[in-house]
Amino acid sequence: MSHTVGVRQTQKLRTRQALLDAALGLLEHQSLSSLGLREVTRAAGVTPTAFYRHFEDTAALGVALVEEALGSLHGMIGAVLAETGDSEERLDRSVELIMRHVGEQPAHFRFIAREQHGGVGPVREAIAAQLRRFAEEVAAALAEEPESRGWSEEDLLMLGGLYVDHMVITASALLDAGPDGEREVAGVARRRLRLVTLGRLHWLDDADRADAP
Amino acid sequence: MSHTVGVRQTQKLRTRQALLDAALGLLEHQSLSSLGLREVTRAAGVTPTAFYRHFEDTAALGVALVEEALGSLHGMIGAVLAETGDSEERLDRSVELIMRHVGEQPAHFRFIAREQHGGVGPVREAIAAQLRRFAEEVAAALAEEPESRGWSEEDLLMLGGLYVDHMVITASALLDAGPDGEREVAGVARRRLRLVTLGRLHWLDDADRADAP
DNA sequence: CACTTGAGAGTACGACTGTTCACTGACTTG
DNA sequence: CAAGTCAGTGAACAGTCGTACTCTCAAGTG
Repeated sequence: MSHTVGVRQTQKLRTRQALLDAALGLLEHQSLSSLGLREVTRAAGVTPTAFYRHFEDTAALGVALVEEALGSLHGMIGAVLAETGDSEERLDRSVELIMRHVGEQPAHFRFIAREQHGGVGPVREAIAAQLRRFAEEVAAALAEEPESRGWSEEDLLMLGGLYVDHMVITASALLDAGPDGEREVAGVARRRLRLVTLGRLHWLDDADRADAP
Repeated sequence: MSHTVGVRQTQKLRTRQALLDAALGLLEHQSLSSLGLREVTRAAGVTPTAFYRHFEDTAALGVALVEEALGSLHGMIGAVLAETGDSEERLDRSVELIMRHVGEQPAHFRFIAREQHGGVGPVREAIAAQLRRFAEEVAAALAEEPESRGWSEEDLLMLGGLYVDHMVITASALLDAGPDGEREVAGVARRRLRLVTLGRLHWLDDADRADAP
């Protein structure tokens, strides 16, 4: 009860992280469903059997990678949206935020984009759950703004999801474009966001049509 | 020169199609980079060596599947957009068009969504090329409309890409939702499209900011 | 201090992979 | 009708895979 962490558990976590890092590196050029257990352990410098001490499956490892990639991003978008400034400034800040994160951890974002619709069920579900949380957070942040007066909760969630989907698309496009095409992709992303924001401002101009199915 | 097709080549095409069909079936629950050559031939009812008579790689088979899935869709979107009717009607028609195609050939769309960012380079590039063509076609169709007066070609392409990306997202969401959640997904897709269209109508309201990088 | 725990090593297993080679036999061609 | 083409067969190759064992020996425990 008194020990800080324990030398033993520290080493175990170190190996676990080595497995995660090795897997992330290998996943840059292939997808999770083709990632071999032995392949990961070879790259991590441990024996295949050691893998089982940390993960049951490569699928379980994938779920852990989802947590590592997206877990620390929560609250960040809400914080950016909560900052003051005109809508054009906030729009630029949002795109810059994505560019910075993608630039700092490209492998994580590539993994998310690749496995969002990939062949491993549990991983797909883990990513979907995280993105849904993001959409809810964005919707909550948007609800605080005066522009959202009169919006239904359902429509706010729709808009939040729209923003989140575009962040994923933008991140993926940035990775595909490489350093050279970054500026162009960022420009398109900004204009897309501006167009969506314009639509948002005129969403309640006419109440001409009911949405009940 | 006189023969219609030749019994021999007919049979060859039949086997080729059997390989494509078998692969598409297997790809419903895994991704292309983990698809084995033997696995495909086993499902198609031929020997592994016969595979090489039709494709060099499983990657080449993937590229052929992209062509099969998207090749026949060109021109369709432009046709829908070219029809008359108010914007709300056309919006409904677009969503219905997606729903119908996804319902008819779910495996094809699942494959496209999965491999769009998948681990096989040539297939990714083939899909990207096809989607770029779609975006250009949509942009060309939009350019014909009076609402596009004053739009730059660059902005039209941005908007076309936005619509195409949302079609892919909607198709993927429909597949994930299953028959039960179809109505809800379609409703969200319609509202998203409506919001984008609203933004489009107010895009040129103020010329307040230059886009030069 | 003796005793337990558990992360990782080492070995071995059967199953499966992509690719090669020589082959058959139905179709095509001159 | 004879000669040639070629889609598909069947056997064999060297690898890789996931998993089940036993074993070791440093860290934690009372």
